[in-house]
Amino acid sequence: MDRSEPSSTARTSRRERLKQEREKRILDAAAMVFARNGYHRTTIRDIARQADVADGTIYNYFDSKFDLLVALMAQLADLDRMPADLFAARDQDMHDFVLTAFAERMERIEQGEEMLKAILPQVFVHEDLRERFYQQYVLRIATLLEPYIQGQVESGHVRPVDVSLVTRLVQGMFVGLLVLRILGDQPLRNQWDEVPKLLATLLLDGLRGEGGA
Amino acid sequence: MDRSEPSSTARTSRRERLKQEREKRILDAAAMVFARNGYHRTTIRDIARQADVADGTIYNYFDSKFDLLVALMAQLADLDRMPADLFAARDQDMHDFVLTAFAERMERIEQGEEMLKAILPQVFVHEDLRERFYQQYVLRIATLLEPYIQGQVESGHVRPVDVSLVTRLVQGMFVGLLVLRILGDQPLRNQWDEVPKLLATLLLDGLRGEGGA
Amino acid sequence: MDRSEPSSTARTSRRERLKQEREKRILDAAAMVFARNGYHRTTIRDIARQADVADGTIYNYFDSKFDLLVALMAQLADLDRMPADLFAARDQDMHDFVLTAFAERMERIEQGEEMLKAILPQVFVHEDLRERFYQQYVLRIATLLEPYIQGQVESGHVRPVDVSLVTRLVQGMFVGLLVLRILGDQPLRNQWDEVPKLLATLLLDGLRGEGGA
Amino acid sequence: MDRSEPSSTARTSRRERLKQEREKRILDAAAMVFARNGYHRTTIRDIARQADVADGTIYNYFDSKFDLLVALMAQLADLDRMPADLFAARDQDMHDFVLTAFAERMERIEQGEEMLKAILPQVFVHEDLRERFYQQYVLRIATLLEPYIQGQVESGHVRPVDVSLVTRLVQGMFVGLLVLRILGDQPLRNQWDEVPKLLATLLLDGLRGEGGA
DNA sequence: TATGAATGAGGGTTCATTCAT
DNA sequence: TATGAATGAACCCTCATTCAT
Repeated sequence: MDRSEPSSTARTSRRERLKQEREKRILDAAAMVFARNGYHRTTIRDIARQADVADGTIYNYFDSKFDLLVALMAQLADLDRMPADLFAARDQDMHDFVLTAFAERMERIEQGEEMLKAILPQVFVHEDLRERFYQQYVLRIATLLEPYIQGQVESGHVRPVDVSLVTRLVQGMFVGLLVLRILGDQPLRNQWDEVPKLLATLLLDGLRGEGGA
Repeated sequence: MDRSEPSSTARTSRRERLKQEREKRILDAAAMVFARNGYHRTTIRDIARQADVADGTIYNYFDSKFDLLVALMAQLADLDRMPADLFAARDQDMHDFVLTAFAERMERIEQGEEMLKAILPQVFVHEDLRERFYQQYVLRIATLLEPYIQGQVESGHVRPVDVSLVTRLVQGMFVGLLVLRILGDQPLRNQWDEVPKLLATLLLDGLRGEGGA
Repeated sequence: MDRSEPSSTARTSRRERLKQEREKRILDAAAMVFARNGYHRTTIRDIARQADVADGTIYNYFDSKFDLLVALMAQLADLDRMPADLFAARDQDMHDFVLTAFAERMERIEQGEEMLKAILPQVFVHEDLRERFYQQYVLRIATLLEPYIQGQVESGHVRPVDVSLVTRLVQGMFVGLLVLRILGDQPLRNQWDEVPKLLATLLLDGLRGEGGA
Repeated sequence: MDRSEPSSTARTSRRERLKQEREKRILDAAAMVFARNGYHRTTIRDIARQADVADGTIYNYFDSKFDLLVALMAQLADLDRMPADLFAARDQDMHDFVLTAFAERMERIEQGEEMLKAILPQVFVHEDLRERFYQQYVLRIATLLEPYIQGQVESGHVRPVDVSLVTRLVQGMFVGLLVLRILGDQPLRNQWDEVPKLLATLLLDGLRGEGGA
């Protein structure tokens, strides 16, 4: 489609594209080296080398080293947008929906692992990042999940639990699994794909056998 | 022979005590400022001022700034030792035991929050710390929990689940709750004490009402 | 292809030249302040100020303060390369050759005095430097001198002395004169140019008058 | 002999002796570690450990770290006092006297090697030490040697050379041999005892065989 | 007098950022 | 716009010296 555009526009857009590509290259490089060595042990030069640009060039795209983190977080937010079809599935059977939602979540975590590893340590330390992360990673799904569970409670499919707290626990679970992954827990990593099913079972039906205690 | 030299012994022990107090003061100061500002944004001078000692004094007690982190982690490990009476409670009713264990766990997290906040960001970044943290914070309880659940499975009180994975999930849950706490989640913080009960319920009986499926 | 881009080449080479000049300026500054105040009493800031650059700039050219010493030693080695025409003179009359060689040596010492003063104290202290200095300053001339004297012994122009030891003594003499110079011996400094002749006389003919004892 | 002294005096003198012993122990320790690691790389603690005293104790005997160097130099001066019997030998045959004097000199160097190694690097760097060393190590013998050679010139046993300069050269030779020794020259070290004879021969009779030119 | 912990000034080095080319 | 050298503030750590015990 670009082919049909006038040359001047094309040239501009090519430049534009080059710029965006370069920006992405820098950001990817930052994610990689941050994830590998941590934010503080990473120098601008490390990133520049990895992105194959000069040190100074990075400052044509990002205001500061910290700004790279913020940009990574934004990129993560993009990746992390809850897909529309999940909304649509809300009316399915509860178990199916929960399973789908969990599986989707686990996959996101897996995909974003590197970025998360790059960002997370700084999240604990930096007020601004912490707030963003909390809003985006914790609250976003909470606001989806909470009304859903609330509805299930009201319709009697679920015990009359403290919905807000349950939501926190589910959130916490995913955060915890992410952390365990980053910490290198091998068993978890190996069985990552089986987690959603087990999780759904536990959440909905508990550990005790159907016959119950 | 020391008995005949009470003064010398006394003097020695007073010095010894002074030294230990000072070491503790430094460590506490480190925990506080690390937790407040993060490891890298904390200078040795910050710690020294907080502990009300000279910069150099810190190096009479710790080899390096990093060594302070390691010492904090060791202190956390001490705090975190699983109490003997918990072992004793294993033969109780499952729900009671789980509840007790979870409550104990939550309390530990609460107590150690500052230290954890000081340590955690570096845990992600530093190989050595990561390993220690994983061994001590993740595996330690797993090795307690896993055989317990295994036993319950074998005795038929619990579904035939993947015990190792369930253990991971429980672990992950606590780690996640810790992280949420550190991230400043207010609802969770407010209802912290109610978490164990809810958690036990969910884990054992699931969300679905007893009428269930 | 470069031929068509004179400006680029020129620009590159100008930069290159600037860099080399700056490196030399730093090295000269280091030699000066090391010589004046000694290695340890000299700070990087002293050198930077003397070279009129920022502290950090020095580290764009040298890895460490110690590396400056090593570079100085290398520069000394360059200065100290035995000139080819001296080799050519080996077939002259022995007295003439020795005189020429000594004179050349004395001049080198004079030229390199500042660098030697900067380096020497550390040579005694630092294994690596000691080895380099020994190889370059002691052995280099020994390997030139020794076969020469050996030849003279064999041809009967010289007594059957222990050639290796004589070489050492001659070496030691130059080192000693250097040290005396550095120590500030004024009489020696004043008559520096007359040393080669006297030295040649002593070495070849001894103190005793021609009639001998 | 102390045995016959009254107890009070004896006690005092015992204390005195203890003090002197301790001072000597400290000084020896300083010489050893300075020689091994250099002045700057040696810490007061190193010396204290080697002397088996506490850090602070050293300051009861010496004003400063630098003062230890000065004391070492004084000790060297003691060792280095030209023995009276050498004076007596001045009327011997010239060759015998020179040989004796040289041998005595070489032995002094050998004995004082460690102290010299400890002191020398700082001599180049520190004005005060340099002056002391020059006076004591260079001029002292010069003032002995110079009139002697002068006398030999006047009595016709020696060519009409520049006596002052010859003296310097002889001085320089010993300094140079010391430096070569410290630099670790093995051949020289192995044949150290043969140096005086060779040196005397060279100085008096030159390299050329008796048949001469 | 001996001890050894406390002190804090000092210095080598790093690295985010700037800017001339 | 890209480059990469220059900058200099910042910081960890050392260690000579002091001093309370």
